[in-house]
Amino acid sequence: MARGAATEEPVRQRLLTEATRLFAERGFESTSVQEIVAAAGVTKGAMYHYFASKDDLLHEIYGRVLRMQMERLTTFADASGPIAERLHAAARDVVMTTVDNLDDSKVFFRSMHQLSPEVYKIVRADRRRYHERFRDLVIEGQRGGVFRGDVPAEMVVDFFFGAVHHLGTWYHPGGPLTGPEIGRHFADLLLRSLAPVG
Amino acid sequence: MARGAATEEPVRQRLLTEATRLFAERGFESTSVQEIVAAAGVTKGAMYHYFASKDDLLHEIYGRVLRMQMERLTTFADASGPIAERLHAAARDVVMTTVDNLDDSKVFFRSMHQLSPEVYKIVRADRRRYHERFRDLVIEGQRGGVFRGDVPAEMVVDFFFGAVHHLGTWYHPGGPLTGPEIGRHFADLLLRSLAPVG
Amino acid sequence: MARGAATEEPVRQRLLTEATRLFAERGFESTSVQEIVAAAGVTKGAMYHYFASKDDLLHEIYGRVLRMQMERLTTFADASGPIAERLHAAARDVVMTTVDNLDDSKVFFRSMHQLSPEVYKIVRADRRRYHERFRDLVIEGQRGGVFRGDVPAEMVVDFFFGAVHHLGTWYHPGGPLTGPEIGRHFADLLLRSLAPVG
Amino acid sequence: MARGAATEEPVRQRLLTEATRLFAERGFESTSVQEIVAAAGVTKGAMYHYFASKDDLLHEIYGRVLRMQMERLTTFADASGPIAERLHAAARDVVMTTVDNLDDSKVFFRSMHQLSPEVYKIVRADRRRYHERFRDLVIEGQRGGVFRGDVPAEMVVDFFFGAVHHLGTWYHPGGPLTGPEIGRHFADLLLRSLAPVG
DNA sequence: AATGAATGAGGCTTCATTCAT
DNA sequence: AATGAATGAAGCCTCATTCAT
Repeated sequence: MARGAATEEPVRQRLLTEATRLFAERGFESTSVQEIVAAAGVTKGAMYHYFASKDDLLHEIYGRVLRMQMERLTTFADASGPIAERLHAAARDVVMTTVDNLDDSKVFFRSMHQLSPEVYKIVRADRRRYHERFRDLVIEGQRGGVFRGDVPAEMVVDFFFGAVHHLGTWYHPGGPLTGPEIGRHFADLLLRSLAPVG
Repeated sequence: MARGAATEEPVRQRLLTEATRLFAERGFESTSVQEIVAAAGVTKGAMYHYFASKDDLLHEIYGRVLRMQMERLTTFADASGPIAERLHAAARDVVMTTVDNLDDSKVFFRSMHQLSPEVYKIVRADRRRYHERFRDLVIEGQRGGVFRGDVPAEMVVDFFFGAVHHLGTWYHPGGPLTGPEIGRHFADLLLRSLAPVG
Repeated sequence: MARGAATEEPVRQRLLTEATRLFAERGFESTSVQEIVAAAGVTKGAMYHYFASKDDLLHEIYGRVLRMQMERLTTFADASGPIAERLHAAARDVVMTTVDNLDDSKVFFRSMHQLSPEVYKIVRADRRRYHERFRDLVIEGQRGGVFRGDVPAEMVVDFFFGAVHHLGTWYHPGGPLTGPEIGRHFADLLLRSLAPVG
Repeated sequence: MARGAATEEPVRQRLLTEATRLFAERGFESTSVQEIVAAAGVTKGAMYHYFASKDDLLHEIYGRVLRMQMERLTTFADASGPIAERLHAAARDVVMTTVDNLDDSKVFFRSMHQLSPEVYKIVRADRRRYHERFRDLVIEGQRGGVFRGDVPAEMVVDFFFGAVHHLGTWYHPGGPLTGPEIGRHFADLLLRSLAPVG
């Protein structure tokens, strides 16, 4: 007997997708387990079969996002070519990826402090490694004299990612700018602000 | 006549202060009314005498922050002097003010979406007016040829305020940089990224 | 200095009137003291100056109604004339009075069981005396052979007053029947059902 | 397999029974959910598993009563036999049923106005249909010349059901009259008051 | 005669989670 | 792999009443 395609999609995946959407829409605390399972078309029992708790669901979402972002950054950072080009490409990519997965991004920055202390620590550590890899690109450029050296690299990264994280607040598909456009602009702004003094 | 200072402070003010601190620390949804009134040393009944609801408390916090920020921005924007200096001063000030009132800032960006739809609309509108005033400074500079014109002013503002809002995530008093230092750096980064070509 | 007429009306009276209206509209338990004082245009302190409690307010309403009904019944019952005429007149009058003071009637039968046990007892006793006076009219007619004797007088009174109390449920001013019309019909129905067997 | 009968009865049914008893005893507003679940021997969570709200509980009680009464009325009204006999039987039956389920009746007329506006409307509509079926019997008799025609049928029904609804106020099992006796008397009173002149 | 801030108890409801099946 | 009844703790809010002024 052939089953419907919708039902075919693994339950676990459906739960993650719907949870992400709902957490992005109304926040972790304001989303009930009941709403999640209803949206995924299963019962609570099913959810607790795949996930240890509501917290665990959030943890899994974080894991997925972190793995993907780190992978992409590594690809761009480890490529060949001038440092300015590599940083530009990496910056542009993280913006486009964020725009393409806006729900993930919203959940990430709105609900991070709802994680349990232990999980929170793990996520922070993963996130720090990501930031450090990005910062190293800035430092590389500063050492090579391609970027100005009178600004703390760490702070520049926080500055830039603040702008990236905030995309979820104002970007809407169908707005005046597309993801790639914003990506190019953001990368331009970053690179220009790092340009050495004339 | 004069009694203990802590007890002297009006109940309403004490409630606002403690609520801000707690919302910043653990989020709006994860803070119970019971915790707020306990921290303020009053009973629930007292809180509901001054505020219509937990939501209303949050709304009042927003009102206070918005009024203060708009006031300061207006002062810097309407001052005399070259546009680049005025924008630099305004940018520097908003960073310093944010750092000095980090709890306000944390609450603002973490809990905004927990407001009721009606109140949310009002706050968004207030916030938009603030952004527009800031954006007008950028446009003024672009028209005058002081800033490069090939980047959307609106987006630049979103870029910059993303960085500002994100301060609550990584800034800690006693860290390597002081508020004024970060303020100068952020303003520098903004101005440089707007510097005209060649 | 001439004060407004509305303000001129005694506070106590205004409180009773508004309380009656609100209790009739939404019931005793669902009406808050705050709503009553707001409707009367005074503050809680004023209410507690005139009445010992919310219960006391209800008690006063009952007292007023009971006194008036007993007075009117006595007038009709003690008049001269044939018993059938006196009962008819009394029955007609209680219907018209009920219709004219529908709020009083609604409060009476909807909120009686919200009185404190002690007050409840007093009201029941008063009410019983009223019923007994009415019942005595029926008995008088039965003894005189004017009314059929094969039906318990007590029950006839309960039967009739059930119909009267229920007026608040269906009667609306401006409906197909006026108060006097309903009064005549109800009295007719009562008298006919008591007519001796042909 | 068979355990204690009390525990055996389904939770949902037990909740309805106890709620009916308590609402009849002290009114809807004065009965707390805590009291209901305690009487039924379950927890609040269990109640909210079966009923959406305290209001919903009341609504279900109304539904049960309305369905039963309509069913019985239809049986008597649609039977064969002279109209006078059918009306007498229906009137007698509603009295006996009311006496047998006095709690239902008390709840019905004391707490109806505590329903939410939407549910209230539904219940009123159901109730109206019941009244109309009863009224049609009166009209049938009037058209056939068996009942006097100079009295509005609608009002007669309101008159009679006022008396029926009021039973909960004065009837007590073990009193001087039994349910069937009151049923016969009430039906007699109704039929006599409708007897044609001469 | 009247105010209004403050109390404290209690009300309805929501929710993550468990467990027998 | 999945159900769904049931739990129990906690959450937000309402309210009659008091009291210093």
